[in-house]
Amino acid sequence: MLARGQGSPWYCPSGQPSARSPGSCRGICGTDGRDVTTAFDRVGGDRSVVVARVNGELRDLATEVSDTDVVEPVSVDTPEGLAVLRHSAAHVLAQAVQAAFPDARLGIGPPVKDGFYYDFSVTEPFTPDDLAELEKRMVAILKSRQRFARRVVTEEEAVRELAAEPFKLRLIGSEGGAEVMEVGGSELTIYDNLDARTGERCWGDLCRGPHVPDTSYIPPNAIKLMRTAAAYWLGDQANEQLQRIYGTAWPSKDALREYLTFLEEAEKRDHRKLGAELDLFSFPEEIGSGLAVFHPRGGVVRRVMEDYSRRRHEEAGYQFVNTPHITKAALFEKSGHLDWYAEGMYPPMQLDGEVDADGNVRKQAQDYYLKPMNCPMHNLIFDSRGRSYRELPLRLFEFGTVYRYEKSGVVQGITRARGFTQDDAHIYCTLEQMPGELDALLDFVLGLLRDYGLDDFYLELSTRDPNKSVGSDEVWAQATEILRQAAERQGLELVLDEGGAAFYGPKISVQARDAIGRTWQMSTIQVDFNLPERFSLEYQAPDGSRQRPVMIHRALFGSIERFFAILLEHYAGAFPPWLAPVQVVGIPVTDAHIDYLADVAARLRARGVRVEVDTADDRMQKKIRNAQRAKVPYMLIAGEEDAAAGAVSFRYRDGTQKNGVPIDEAIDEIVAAIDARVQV
RNA sequence: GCCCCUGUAGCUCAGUGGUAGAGCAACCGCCUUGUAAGCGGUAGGUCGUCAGUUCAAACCUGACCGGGGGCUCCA
Repeated sequence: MLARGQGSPWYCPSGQPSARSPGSCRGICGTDGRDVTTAFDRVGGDRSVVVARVNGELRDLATEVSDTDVVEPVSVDTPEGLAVLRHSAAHVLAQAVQAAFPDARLGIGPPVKDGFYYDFSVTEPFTPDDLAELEKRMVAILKSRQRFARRVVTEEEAVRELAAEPFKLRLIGSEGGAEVMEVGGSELTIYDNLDARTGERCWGDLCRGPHVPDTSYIPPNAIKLMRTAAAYWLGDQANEQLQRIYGTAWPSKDALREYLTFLEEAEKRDHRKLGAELDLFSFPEEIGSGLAVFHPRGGVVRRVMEDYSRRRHEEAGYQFVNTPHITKAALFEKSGHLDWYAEGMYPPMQLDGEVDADGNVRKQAQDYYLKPMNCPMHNLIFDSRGRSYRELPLRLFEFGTVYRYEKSGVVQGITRARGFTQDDAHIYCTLEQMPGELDALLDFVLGLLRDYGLDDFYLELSTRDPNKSVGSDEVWAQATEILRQAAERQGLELVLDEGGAAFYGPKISVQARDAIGRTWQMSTIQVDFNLPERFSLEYQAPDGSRQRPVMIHRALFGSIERFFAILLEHYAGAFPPWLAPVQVVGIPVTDAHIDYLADVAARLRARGVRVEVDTADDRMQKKIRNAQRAKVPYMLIAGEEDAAAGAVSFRYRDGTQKNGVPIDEAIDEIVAAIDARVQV
């Protein structure tokens, strides 16, 4: 620590005299002789402390504090501290960009999940080569230990200083600016990057901070520029498109490496890659973007998923319905979809129109639409005859294939497709029945997801977006409250998603964490008072009066295809036996043992097991390799020894083996694992 | 829809102006083998499509189609 007598308005890190002797601060630390205390004096010193919380607010460590201020250290190991590190890294990136491309104008540069980005206005988009170059420049800046120095400026000063930065100017005093990192609070601040030795100003940026004390707090081997992308200024499509650079920054080289390893693992699990490798599905260009075909092996998985779901739904009192894929426009006018969602629908087909020889319309054409949702059709089923209160709750279920015109830029594998199948149900019940129905529904949904192997959940409650919704405030408030209570009764973590609801009602969604910790939105449960109104749905109450039911929309998988993809990635292609397309492969040691294994396979097949015997003209080792790569749960190997003993030898996916298992025992083991739906 | 990147055999990729290559897979042989690739051979591509530049285009230009990364959107 610098001696007080030298009166630093800044601090100098202690314990590193070789890196920065007190003498090196002379000339930049000021010599006004004031005796001040900084947050660093109170809580700094440990290099992992990057900023301080002063009276509850995050501040630079250089912030002057008084004895009465509450000052707490904020470590880079906390989410806030890490965000500061990344925010500072974004500044370093911007400095590097402006050094390499003097014409680049600054957008905004906040920390984000797993890293940071900075937006720039440049004449030429960045290239991958640019990223390598910029990364080198960043490392040089980091090694030069530039100080981040906060400076309060007046609006006039800021405008003068930032005359060359049109986007920063727009932030000053603008309403939108209050929400970004650059400005905030009651004063405008600029962060200057000062040369460690000379104190010379190397760069600066309008920013509310806080920042790490100096660039040496960011390990040069723990940053990486990841990719470039385009982004609209302030996220608005009406604004200029800027060039964004995404980077990542971590407290240590090891943390960066761990993150990169995670990304590699995620890439290995990518369902698009595994789908092709395991021959599960494909997207023939001839069919069109976002429209998948399922191959036999993918078809098996899908059928098993559906069969189990169907059985569970039957047990839970659902009734199965079927509806067409296409309908006249009037239905979606009635439901409100054409008012709120026409953009997401395939354009209409015009049918049944007639024109006479003179070109006059004799018969007006009808618009037909592919259905983006099943609910209007289910409403028609409800309304097909008079309904009694005795029928409620009425639960209609369908594997309903829907088509949505997803914009070309968002289609992604089978997780975001243009045609997909919802495991969609609509429950019609009375208001009184609703809380109980929701409890049962959440239990049902969570239990079923656990059966498929997901068991780490939290719930999200999405509330009304006033600009995109139908119905009265009271109805929304009531529905939201009922959902909230049901969610809370589950005792799971509950997150609020303000304004995230569908246009017709609030929703609870179940978020599941997969094997490598990623979260996926799974089931959604939506309460709807509006569609029953629009469709004038009624049932007859015990007193003979006609009452309006409420409606619960729920999809458990959301989309079968998407759920398929999630399971595929969750299991990295190694499905548990009950879901595996091929559950057992028989591998003969020589061709002489094919018949023996064929008998074993026949017995397995009789027990409902999906089994193949590899009769190809390959050596046994090659067959093992093939089965291993196909991620088949069980390999049954048989040669002379096994055949003589009436046994088979197991090889499991983890490479372990169990030899000389009597056939009956082997069959029982396999069947038991399948029936128990366990992973092996 | 917008920006950038990208498209060569079923798959993974090489080939940057002079009439297309490898490995794996497939097919045909040989080999008869005890826990992740035995050996040899054959076949397979109008280089995404359509225009343009050029004596000559997988390669340069444009449009379109598909894929990827983002933005936006996601009832």
